[in-house]
Amino acid sequence: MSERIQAVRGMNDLLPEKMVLWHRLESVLRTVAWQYGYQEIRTPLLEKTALFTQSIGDQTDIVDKEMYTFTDSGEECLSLRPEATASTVRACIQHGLLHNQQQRFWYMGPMFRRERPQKGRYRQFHQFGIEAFGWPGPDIDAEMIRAGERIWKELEIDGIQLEINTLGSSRSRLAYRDSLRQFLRQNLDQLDEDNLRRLDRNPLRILDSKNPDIQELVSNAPDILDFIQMDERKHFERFCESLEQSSISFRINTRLVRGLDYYTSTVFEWTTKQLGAQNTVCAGGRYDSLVEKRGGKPVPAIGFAMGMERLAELAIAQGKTRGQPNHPIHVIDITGAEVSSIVGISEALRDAGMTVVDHCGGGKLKTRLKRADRSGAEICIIVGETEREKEMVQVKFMRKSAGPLELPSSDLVQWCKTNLR
RNA sequence: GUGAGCGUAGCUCAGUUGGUAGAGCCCCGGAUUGUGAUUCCGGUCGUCGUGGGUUCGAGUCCCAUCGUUCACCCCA
Repeated sequence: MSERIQAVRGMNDLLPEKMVLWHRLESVLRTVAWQYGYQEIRTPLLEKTALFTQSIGDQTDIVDKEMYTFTDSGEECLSLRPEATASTVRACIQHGLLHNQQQRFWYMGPMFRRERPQKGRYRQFHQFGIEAFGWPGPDIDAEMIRAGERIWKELEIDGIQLEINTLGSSRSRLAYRDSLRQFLRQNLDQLDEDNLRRLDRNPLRILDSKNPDIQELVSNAPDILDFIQMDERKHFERFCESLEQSSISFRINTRLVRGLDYYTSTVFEWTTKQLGAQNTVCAGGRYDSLVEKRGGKPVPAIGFAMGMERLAELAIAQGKTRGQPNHPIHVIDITGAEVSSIVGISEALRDAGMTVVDHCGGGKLKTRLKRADRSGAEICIIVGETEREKEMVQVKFMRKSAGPLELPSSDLVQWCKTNLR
């Protein structure tokens, strides 16, 4: 036997059983986005590599080590998108969508990062995200949070904690970074290998290290709030007030940072204790200078992204997996004809909006009823020789104890319309 | 990239100090010629991940390799 080809490591098949839950997730996300007036945007999965190196930061692991990058036959360096904000910004600038106007967008789709797979982390994964362009004030920041909270509520998922912080403008963040780096250099001997590497690449990341010794060290580090301008501080305070007005509970965590370079000012993160090490369900923040950096006019912006696999796992962990129940009608022809003469009935039922499963291929009645039962059928329409001669059909109830019903074929559609939900 | 755990039927898993490869679910047939969730009887399904080694003999012990899971790291 030849070698079987398996799926690429970290890239999962979503089988029908799971799709029930996924459709519900997608439907809730779409609806909430729509309720807040966000419009869908779909960008290509493939972009020029430079878009990501320049937006996300070429010193981040995502860009440096985890991107699927290749040169196509036209000698162009391309990458599968590791996230969608860079693409969204690119599309906005390319199509002039931000010219003198404010925009709200949402997206949903697959992203790619070549990491070692583990719980809640896959090489192809899916994100839903929203992005708002052109609003400088804290009100849109709070809107993001309320949209997130609404999503948890609609999905009936609980146990999610919200943490917020502010990084200030890119200028004050840089000043803070230098100060933090200086502090850490004075304590070089206390840094482990991982954090020595971060010291050069992304020192802010050391703040949320999991290593308890580092946490201890970092508790004496300079505080980011001391480096933040008065107006930025006010922005953050207004943001907090708005959350309080909406009775949203949150925790200010001055150690909360982001892994991507473009974040500024307000940042936030929803986490859970139910997902193992990958505990972030949704995270985001402001990226007020990204649009300008990408060649557009300066436009303030904010967004978040949530990991849909993580959402799905959370829903499963909390037993919230129900989807739309589907009780199809099964049509069973036992006349022995190779091509059933009653497919017209099936089509007429579908015209009336019903789900109808034709039992192709024949087989024993017993087996076919069993199959219908397993698939959740509400009724079976059975036609054999006796029924066909009388132009009748038999309606057999699969979900209640009532005996079978004989109906003229011509009355069936009307009967189904009035008797089936 | 680093570390640890696990790979036995389509699925979930047993398999004792090394001695003939097992169960449940699923599927198929029958009890019941055309009536399904329960019964009862019978049946199919395996290069024990792969390749070496030790041994009279390996699912079991050793080595390598691949896959997978979790954690580090990274991050949604």
